[in-house]
Amino acid sequence: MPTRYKGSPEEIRALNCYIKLTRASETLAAALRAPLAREGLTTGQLGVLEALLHLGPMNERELGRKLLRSGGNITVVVDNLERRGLVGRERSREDRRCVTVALTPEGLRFIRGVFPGHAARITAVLSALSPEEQRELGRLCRKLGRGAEAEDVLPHRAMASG
Amino acid sequence: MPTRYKGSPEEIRALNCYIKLTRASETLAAALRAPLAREGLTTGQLGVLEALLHLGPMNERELGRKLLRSGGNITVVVDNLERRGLVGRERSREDRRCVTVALTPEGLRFIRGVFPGHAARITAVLSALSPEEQRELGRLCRKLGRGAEAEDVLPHRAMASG
DNA sequence: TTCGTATACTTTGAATTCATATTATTTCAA
DNA sequence: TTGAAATAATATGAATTCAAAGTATACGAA
Repeated sequence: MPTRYKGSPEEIRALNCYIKLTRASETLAAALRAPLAREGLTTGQLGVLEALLHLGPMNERELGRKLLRSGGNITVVVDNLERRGLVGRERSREDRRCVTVALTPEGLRFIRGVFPGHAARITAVLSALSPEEQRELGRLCRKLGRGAEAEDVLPHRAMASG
Repeated sequence: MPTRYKGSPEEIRALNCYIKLTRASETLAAALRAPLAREGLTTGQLGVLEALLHLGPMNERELGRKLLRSGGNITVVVDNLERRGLVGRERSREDRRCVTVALTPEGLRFIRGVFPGHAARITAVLSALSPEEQRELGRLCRKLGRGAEAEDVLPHRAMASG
């Protein structure tokens, strides 16, 4: 389903690539959402638990940077995980503005039980691509992502040329 | 920032590819969100307006399928666009369950003014990749997306192997 | 014809998400 | 030492998003 926009060949190419990237990412996210919901987890909650499992305790600012989410969002997601007793907050003693978030023993047991299935589902979906294709897809995404980060200024330039 | 999960090489490869895909898509989405917000549009609203512009009037079910969104979500987004006078609803006469959504003259003028800038920003970000790389990225994403769609059943298999 | 099922949309309730404002704390310069 | 600016977290308000339940309409089989 290519774009019907009447633009230059360069624009058509970019729009088609953008659409496919977005749709692949959203389709994959949707396929992972349902099984997680059965465990009572949202995608954002899983992200927080996984970060704490694999990287150790950290404060909300660090969580936001790792997960590409706003600080306000992290506060809410951590609130909901704390309400379930899966994570705990502790005010840092060196810098009393910071709050360290860590898995509780219960949260550790829980995420250890859940993550392998999640990883297996990702692996199963990704197996539609050969190992070589997976590496190439990763390389192109990383290159593209770095470009997009760098171009916070970009809107202005783009508007100027439009 | 590769995953720290201790799994098989196959799992590590899949997880790293998945992370890069997701981050690229989210970084790109974030880069496009801010300029749209300045026009008073959310990403979902732009999606509806663009679909109506390039594909013509259609009902909510069709919009949901094109945009990969739930019916309930389409209802809300169309509500908000209707409140601004950018789209109109009309009950279909052949099948009175359906509601056809169409751009108003005002909505047509508006999206025609906004879309070129949006397309230009996408093109600018995508220019981090060569034309050949863009085509390859598109191919890999389409292949992956098709696989993910097909595997609605997948969670069960993945769980069984976990 | 009529009843059960399927479909299109809407509503509801909960969680996410962001931007912005506020509060508490730290840091740094005068 | 004191006060201004920066930073971390939280609170607030609006929109998105989904799943599930509810309503109206269409369609097909008995």
